[in-house]
Amino acid sequence: MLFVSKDPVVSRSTLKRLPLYLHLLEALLAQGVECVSSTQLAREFNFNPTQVRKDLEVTGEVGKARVGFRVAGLVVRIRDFLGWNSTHDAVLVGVGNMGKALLGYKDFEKYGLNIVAAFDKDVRKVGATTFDREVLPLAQLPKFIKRTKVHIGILTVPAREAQPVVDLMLAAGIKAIWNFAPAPLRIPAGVILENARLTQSLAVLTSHLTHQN
Amino acid sequence: MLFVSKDPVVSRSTLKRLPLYLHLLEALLAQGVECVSSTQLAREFNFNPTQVRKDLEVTGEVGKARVGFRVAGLVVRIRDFLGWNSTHDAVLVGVGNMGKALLGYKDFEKYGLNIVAAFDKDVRKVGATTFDREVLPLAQLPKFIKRTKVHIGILTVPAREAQPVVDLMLAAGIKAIWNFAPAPLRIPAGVILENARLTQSLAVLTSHLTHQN
DNA sequence: CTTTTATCGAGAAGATTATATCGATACTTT
DNA sequence: AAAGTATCGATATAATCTTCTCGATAAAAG
Repeated sequence: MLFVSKDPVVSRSTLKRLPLYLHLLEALLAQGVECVSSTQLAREFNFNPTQVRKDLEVTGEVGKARVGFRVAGLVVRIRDFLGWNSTHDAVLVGVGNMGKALLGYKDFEKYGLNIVAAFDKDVRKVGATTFDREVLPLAQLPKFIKRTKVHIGILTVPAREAQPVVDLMLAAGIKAIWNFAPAPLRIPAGVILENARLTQSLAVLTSHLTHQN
Repeated sequence: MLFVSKDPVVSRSTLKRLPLYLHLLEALLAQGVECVSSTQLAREFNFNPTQVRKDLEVTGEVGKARVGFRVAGLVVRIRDFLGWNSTHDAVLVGVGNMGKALLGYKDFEKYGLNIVAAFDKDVRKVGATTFDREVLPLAQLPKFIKRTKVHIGILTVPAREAQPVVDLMLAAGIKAIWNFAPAPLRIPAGVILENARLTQSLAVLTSHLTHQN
């Protein structure tokens, strides 16, 4: 259950289900529930119990026959596995609506994400503070990344500006990019790209609506 | 290439790639490019050409050997397939940071999404206008949905309020839910649920960062 | 006009992901 | 204490998704 260099043995599908389990498990923990079985978890999400066990296996937590898994143990293990027990600093570029929404999202600290600075190329936005963070001019981005050794870049700029900003980030040493811009990005192997593009999500919705008459 | 009742023969993966192709194709169209091959498209995204052809097949557009696909044809067909050439009205509940960001997202009209009203349970938010839309009290949601026959509900409320709001929406006849709340939702079969939960996306990012030492 | 080449679509093969089966185990019930 | 049962982990099977192969075809080159 390890990542072997560039080849993650844990599938993206599993990775996306882990936070779902975690949220539920934290609620159970708060209620004082001590153990939970894969059967119960599966029922909550309409998953298959075997799938749940396979997913949880990656965390290293082992269950007991006829009893299930320790809720507290799972919570810690999942959070550890996802890296949510340590802090990940990030810079955000593009203080538009989406950028502001992310800057204002308090819960990120629960997931170890710490947006340390925001940048914008629009001089009118620079200088103002948005949710306790000063907005810096884009020109200062490379220096800032190098100085603070921040690893994550959050991209909330319009489509046409996405690639140039990414290139700045990459040159300065960013290791992972969380992309909210509706643009395909070119990034070298080794850098992690996670797209959170609304249009992809929307496509699933509208196409289903369209085709069910 | 049809949806047969509850069983979509087009995979979610394909559905999520179609908007990527579309964005690029629209750029090509603007540049006056007439034809494009699966090979070229594949190179742009680091996909496999066969996969691109399989994806495009669902739209009904057929290519020509040695030539490729008509860009203009693909653009129309993909947009048709995704339902982005018609208008889908939606209501949004939860005028927090994320809700405001979505209300302010101008590009939705390009995708046929039209947020007709916003609701919030916080009386202090009610009455104000956010991006040209008045914020209405949550109590009016059911009546509004029934009267306007809106099909899509966008959920941008805190986790604990998610399920109750969903229940209101379902009772009033909502057919599809776009969920941004970090909560697992219980919805009956037949209703479309698309999760756009930030934490799932974040999990992929932070876990990769964590496990690559 | 013939050969070469790039690309298509269809179908086969391969890889990945999800589900089913089953012996072992730990708790409950009788 | 023995029998019954729910659940585990391991392994096998099934389903899905991706990639490869190949004959057909349309344009370009010779």
